[in-house]
Amino acid sequence: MQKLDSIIAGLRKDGYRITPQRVAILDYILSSESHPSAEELHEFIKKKHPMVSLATVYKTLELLKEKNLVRELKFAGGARYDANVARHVNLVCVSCGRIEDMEHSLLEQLESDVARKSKYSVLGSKFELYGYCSQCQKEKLPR
Amino acid sequence: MQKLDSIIAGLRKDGYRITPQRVAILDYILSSESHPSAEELHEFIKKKHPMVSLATVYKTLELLKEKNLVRELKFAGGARYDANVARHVNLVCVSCGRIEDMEHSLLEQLESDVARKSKYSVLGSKFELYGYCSQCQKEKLPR
DNA sequence: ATCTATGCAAACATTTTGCAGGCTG
DNA sequence: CAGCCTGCAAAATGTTTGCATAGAT
Repeated sequence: MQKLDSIIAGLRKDGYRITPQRVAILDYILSSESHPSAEELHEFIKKKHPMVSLATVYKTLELLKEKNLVRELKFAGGARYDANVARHVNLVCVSCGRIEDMEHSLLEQLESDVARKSKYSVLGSKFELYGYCSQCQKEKLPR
Repeated sequence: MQKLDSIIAGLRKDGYRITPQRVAILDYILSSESHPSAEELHEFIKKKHPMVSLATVYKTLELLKEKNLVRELKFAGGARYDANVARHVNLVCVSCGRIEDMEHSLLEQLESDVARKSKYSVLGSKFELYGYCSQCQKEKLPR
């Protein structure tokens, strides 16, 4: 995967060491659509790399956050990680827990307009929408 | 304060008991602009009501969340509570930590448009914008 | 008088940290 | 082969829970 390769090249150029653990974590989070938690990441990665510790997962995620390669989303029950760092809406299903991404042109407009009015120098933004996904709506009454 | 009174009346009507602890917590959070954490709430309330425990603060906040009287915002370092449950932008200063509210008409438009496109049945949304507030920008280079 | 809400302390879940040794560059 | 990175275990943090009792209705 080329995105993985270019990220690895970038980290190496910055002097970071490329360990199998880091590659495995990066590989999984980049290919995942599911916004995994640290625990889920760890469980999945252990299948192929049994020696990866949860502490290393956290340390790697910390690095990736700093490098702006992943974004941390805080929820009840812990953080989830999103490798999509472009501006987008997070659609959170409160029934099944899935999180979908969606792009929307109004987002940029809203962000720049709020930045101008508030006089904030803006680093980033987050828009989350909570509700029932179409599938959970069908599967009888959500609760 | 009339808002406090009407909330208290509502809780009483629902069969909840109106204790001094609950009144103190409600009173503070309603009048606060600062989106306090549970710990900050507790510290402040102890000044006038030394016998209020942190556990009660949490239990009361839980009740108020369920009743949709406050909104919980998850951040690094813990949750913060916002008594403004109307649709608004949260402006988060990453330097001084303050959180300001701002209304914006695009927010409703964006929410309904995303709801339509995604086929989610929407319960609510959250828009947070991170950056340096105008004051922190002035106080020399932010870091 | 009833039964909910409180305070305390212990339990819990998640994330962070310190350190000795291993592996990358 | 120098020093960053890892795994382990312990610690730290933030939040929740169980229980006996105080207190609201």
